[in-house]
Amino acid sequence: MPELPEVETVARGLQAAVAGRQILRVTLRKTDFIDDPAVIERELPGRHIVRIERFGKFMLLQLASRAAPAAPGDARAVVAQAQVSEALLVHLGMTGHLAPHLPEQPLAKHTHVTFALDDGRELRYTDARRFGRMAYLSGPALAEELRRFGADPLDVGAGEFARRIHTSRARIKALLLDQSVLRGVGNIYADESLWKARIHPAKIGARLTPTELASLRKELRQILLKAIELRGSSISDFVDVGGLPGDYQQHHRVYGRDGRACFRCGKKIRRIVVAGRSSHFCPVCQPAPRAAHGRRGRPRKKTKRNRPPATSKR
DNA sequence: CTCGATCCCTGGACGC
DNA sequence: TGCGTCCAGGGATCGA
Repeated sequence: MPELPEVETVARGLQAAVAGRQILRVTLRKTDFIDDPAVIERELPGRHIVRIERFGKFMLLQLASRAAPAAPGDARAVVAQAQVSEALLVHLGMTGHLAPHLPEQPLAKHTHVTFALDDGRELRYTDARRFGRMAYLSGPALAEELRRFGADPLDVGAGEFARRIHTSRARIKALLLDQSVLRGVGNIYADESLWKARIHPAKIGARLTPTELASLRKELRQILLKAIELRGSSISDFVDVGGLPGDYQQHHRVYGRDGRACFRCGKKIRRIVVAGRSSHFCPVCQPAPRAAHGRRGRPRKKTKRNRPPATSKR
């Protein structure tokens, strides 16, 4: 499932493969994941793709204004005068793929969008589950959309990270997954970084100690960088632009390992539901927070010891 | 403000 | 082999 490292991998691949190309035609099939299909059909043809970069779990295909047509194929000229206030946002959801193909290659199943490029190739979007999203945005609407998202976990400073986490009563797992707090973290890297930093996923953000905050920021960043280096995790069907799977799944320490031995202490990894998501953790290395839900401001006296938070119901 | 529940969607795993 | 059922999960939304 594409999270920050996987999206970064795809964005880099696309940058190398299709930056500077012009979109000649757009073909839409299923469109229920597109904000406004008519806008895509109207605005994209004729546009040059200036640059592709990641923004959280989105890819931004920055487009040159139509008013600035460069010599065909001359990416430099396009880039030079680009205003980059127009972009195609692509979210891969769970199963999205965006990659160039030769036109004679048969259409993969669930191919919903095809962009015909000026070099004869086709940039195709496939997405079996259609949990992804595609939108063309420009000007203030683009800026407003991007403002909804929090800090990039690779860039965020210690102070801002601490402020975003420490001022919240929500559980740390929920905060890590909240794209308005940090952009780009998903279930895998949330669990992996919490394990590395020895923090229980149900711990309240405001209760993290300064040491824990510092550790979490550092470990999250290092895990994401390592995962980018290995081109992401391929646990279901993730592959990069060239069809190559990532390797980071071999480095997972807790994700998908419930019942198996903790790499640090040997205890069995557990899986609980936090913030509606399965959360994998070591009950020894990541001790449960004490009586997390303070009932009506009464002093909690007889906290047993390790009261695991309600595990889930159904 | 934060929570859980629900929906979206399909493929894969599993049980019989 | 072939069903039926459950589950995964990012994000939006709604009511508690």
